[in-house]
Amino acid sequence: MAEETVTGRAVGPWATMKDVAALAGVSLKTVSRVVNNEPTVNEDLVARVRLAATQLHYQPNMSASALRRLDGRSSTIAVLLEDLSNPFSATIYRSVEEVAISRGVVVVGGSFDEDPSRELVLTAAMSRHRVDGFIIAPASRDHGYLAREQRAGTPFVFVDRPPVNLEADSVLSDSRDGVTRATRHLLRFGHRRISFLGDLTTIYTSEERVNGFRDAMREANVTVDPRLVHLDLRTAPAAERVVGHLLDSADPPSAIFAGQNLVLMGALRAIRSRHLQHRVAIVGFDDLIMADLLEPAVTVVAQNPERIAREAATMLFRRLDGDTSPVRRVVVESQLVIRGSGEIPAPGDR
Amino acid sequence: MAEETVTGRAVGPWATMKDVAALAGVSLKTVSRVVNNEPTVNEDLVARVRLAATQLHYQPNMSASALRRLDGRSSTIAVLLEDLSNPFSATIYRSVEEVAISRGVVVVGGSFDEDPSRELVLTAAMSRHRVDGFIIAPASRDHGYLAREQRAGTPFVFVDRPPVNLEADSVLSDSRDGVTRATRHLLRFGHRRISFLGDLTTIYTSEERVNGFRDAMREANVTVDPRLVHLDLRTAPAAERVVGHLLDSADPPSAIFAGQNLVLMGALRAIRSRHLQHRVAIVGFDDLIMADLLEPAVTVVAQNPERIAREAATMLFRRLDGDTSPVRRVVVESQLVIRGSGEIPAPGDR
DNA sequence: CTGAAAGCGCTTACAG
DNA sequence: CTGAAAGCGCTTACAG
Repeated sequence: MAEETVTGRAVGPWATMKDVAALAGVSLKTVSRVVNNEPTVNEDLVARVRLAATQLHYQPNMSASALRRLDGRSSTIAVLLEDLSNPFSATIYRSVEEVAISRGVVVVGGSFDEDPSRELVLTAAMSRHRVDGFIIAPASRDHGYLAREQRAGTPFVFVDRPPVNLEADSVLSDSRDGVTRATRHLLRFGHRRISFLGDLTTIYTSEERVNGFRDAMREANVTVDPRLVHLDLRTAPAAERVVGHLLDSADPPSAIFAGQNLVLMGALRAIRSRHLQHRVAIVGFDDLIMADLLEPAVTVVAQNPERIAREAATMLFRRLDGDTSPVRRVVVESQLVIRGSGEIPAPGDR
Repeated sequence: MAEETVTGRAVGPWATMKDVAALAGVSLKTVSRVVNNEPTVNEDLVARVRLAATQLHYQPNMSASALRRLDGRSSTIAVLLEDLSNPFSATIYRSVEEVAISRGVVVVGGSFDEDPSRELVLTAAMSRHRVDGFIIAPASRDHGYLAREQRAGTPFVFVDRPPVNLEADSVLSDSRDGVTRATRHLLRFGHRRISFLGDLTTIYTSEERVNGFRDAMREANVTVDPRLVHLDLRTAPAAERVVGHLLDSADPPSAIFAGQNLVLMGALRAIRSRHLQHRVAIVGFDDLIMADLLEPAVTVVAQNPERIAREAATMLFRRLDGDTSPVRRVVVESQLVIRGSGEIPAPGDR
């Protein structure tokens, strides 16, 4: 056993190939062949080695084998997202895990919290661990610094946000179109004073969502009142405050588009505390787990995180399997889920 | 650079210590000293090595250093939970990540989905990766198989569920007490026909929750009608069906305790579709993100996943730092959050 | 303070 | 089909 070696190191009872070889009465190389299921080994020896391995509870040391192996693969991938405790990131992580586990690959996760310096720290840490590939929703807006590692053979698949200054695969939602369709929906119910509430403008998807809103308004020849557009909203309380002011103002919006989950929740609270839930229309981006239980139920533009993750994981593993075809950009459709809150007509149309 | 070595292997431009040493004109050992911040190196050499490392974008290979180092530490821990896409697991993962990142440790995650065989597969995979420690919410009910690895020096901290046939640290919610307090709360509002809906009886916490319910009923000398107790409910639709039957029956419950998140959602749907939300009291276990926005808002027994995770991570790292004190079992208090749905009085008391 | 040699657990490359 | 030697990138143990 390892703890009896000459160096006297006390790493505990991890049996090594050497230990298994000694017990089975074969060479270390034969153990290696059996462990790696090489077909050329005599079946008697295979049986003896397997027995010895079982008796010693042998578990191969993957880092050691990765170190020596030509491909250097660690059977580890990194999934780095905005915040693994939020439902969107968590669902992506879990869905990637599902694809990874079926290939015996383990997933190490990380959250950027929209902090580009944390992105640098975490990607560097993953590099030191020599992960085989990355699925990443970056916080920064310049990803050129990853080019070296990419050239070294580590594939990157971007999710939710496109790569900038880097040629890499990506899987994105059709945020802009989704918001355009939702805004048209509100316009169809007679709304003209529509308020748009958005997340940090530094985030690619936030930008896309405001743009989608502006697209639909322009298309309908409705002027956007700048007082109704509020960006860089990150928390529910912040959104609640802003929406409260809007609703209490002389010329309030008749409809609201909430560009993000927490913002939607804050807006709903402001509306509810004023008992306006049946008078002011609201549509949110990203589905909420209990949206159907509210009164009225909440209409949303739902993304498809499971599908985004599955596409991304499939692309990543295809690259790891040697696919060298040109970079792809996959767009996953978002869907307007009509539930009631978005179908309240404008005052003039009632 | 690595790709120019004699073996001709094409692992890409990962610079090695040898490369840095050559560029800096020092020995490999000196590079090792600088990389590991050993204080005994001449400052001129330090500067030269750092410059060379920067020029080559050198990133140390952690698996290689772990392989040789006496402690064998990989700077990786495993966080294995029920399902990383559910809010409880996701919050635990994220909070552990926070503690880990501050120590330069990377977190690999996994979901068991209540499948004991998946637990075996994932823990074995983590062993092959030689993770330094485990934070685990097991699916199985016998953890003796982990004893060997534990003796090898890998610490285990159990969360949400206690270790069985294994001496290990654990951090648990006071589920049983929490449910007892919530049931007393319903009893205080005059309820006698209280329905209990629970998750898989194989899960430790599910068992605790029913027990907590029975404790409170016994204490109040109220006989539990077995027709009102439904266990092994896993999904919202299943719970919706069961609660529908109960509400439509001749002698329906006046109050419901939902022992789990999805079950709570199903129960709420059944109640709402019958317009009984202001007549039938309901309390759930685990907080819901929008519980305050429902009508009436939902009273719950809230756990504290952030605190559970922080305690667990702190204990794990303390063990990794050499703490050999006796095994500890930490209990984190759950809290009854009163919002309205649990304060609807029984018919006789109205 | 600096470095040459040995070795961590494994796979490669080669010989028999 | 089987094995002895070399080496992956690094740290240890030792010498100067």
